[in-house]
Amino acid sequence: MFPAAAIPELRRSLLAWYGQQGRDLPWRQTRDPYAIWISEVMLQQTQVQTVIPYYQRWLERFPTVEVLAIADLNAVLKAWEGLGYYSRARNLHRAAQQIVTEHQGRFPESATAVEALPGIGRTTAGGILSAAFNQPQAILDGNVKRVLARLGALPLPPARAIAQLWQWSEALIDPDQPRDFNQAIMDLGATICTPRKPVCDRCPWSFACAAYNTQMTEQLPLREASSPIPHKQIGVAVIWNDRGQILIDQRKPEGLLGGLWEFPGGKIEAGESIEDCIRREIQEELGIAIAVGDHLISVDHTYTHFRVTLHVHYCQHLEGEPQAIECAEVRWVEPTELSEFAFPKANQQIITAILKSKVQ
DNA sequence: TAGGCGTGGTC
DNA sequence: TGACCAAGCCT
Repeated sequence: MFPAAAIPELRRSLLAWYGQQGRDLPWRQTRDPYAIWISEVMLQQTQVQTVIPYYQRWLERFPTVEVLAIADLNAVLKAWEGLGYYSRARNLHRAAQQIVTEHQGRFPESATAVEALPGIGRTTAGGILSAAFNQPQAILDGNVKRVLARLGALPLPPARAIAQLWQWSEALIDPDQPRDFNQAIMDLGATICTPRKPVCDRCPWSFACAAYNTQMTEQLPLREASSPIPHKQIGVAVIWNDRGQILIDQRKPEGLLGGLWEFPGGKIEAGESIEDCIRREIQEELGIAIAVGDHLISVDHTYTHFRVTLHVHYCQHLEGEPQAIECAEVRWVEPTELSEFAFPKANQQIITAILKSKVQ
């Protein structure tokens, strides 16, 4: 724990450092709560450098909450394609419609109302309200957790001390400059108090930092024990019809990669060959018979909690009308139309392989 | 309350 | 190179 008497000096030194060393980020050039909201959601579990081009394209494509609210969900997902955690895009779309219908198109200014919007929790609400309206709302993102865990030498992993960390964040926020304070503590975590090799000799808080003063910065924050992740083998079909079209399906709206398009397939069962798996999955999911042909490509992809290898084969449609049995929609498309649909990262390599192959 | 939910960067 | 981590939320 840090001494309460140090709080005024912690605020002063952080804000002085921020004035000199703070980052110049696109969403800091606006007070528009809509634009700031978009940035906050894009930044959830996502690094700044990844977000910047998406943020700029998004505001050109959906400049206001009204434009977003009336947009087609497929266009919203296409704009989000590649950012990951696609429920964020679906929730932005829903929340925009909620703001239009329930708040007359004006972004709400109370924490209760903001947190009632889908996809906005306490940290995102605090980030929006402090940045857009300079309200003294605390935040607790990954940066703040790490900074505070070191400042106070937190004796357990941050996930086990969430209430304590919120108390510290609330105690520290500068009531006179909450906007700058929140931005500053996140910049401190992103550029000085980094996960590995923090640059303590340039840190405005080293004078009060319990980790620094006991040489524990490399050990803190404490980590949870991690468990090994499963590795699944997936059979995938690129199915052609006799008109030179390819069959794609849209995943159901919720869950993993919800609403995105993909090439159909499924998990290879124990003792099953890739070809048998593909035939079985396509019959079960789409109700059609196919002939499994040449291997096209194998794609390894790692998600947060598991890893997959996609074994992709070219296939020929034999008989039956494709039905959306275990997906939201199925569609025959020309190869040149594939770019119009939002696909997950692991499928992008398949598209590239199709467009490069001579078979088309 | 713990697990589901993407992708890219880093070492 | 596998493991960790990043401006978290939802159920």
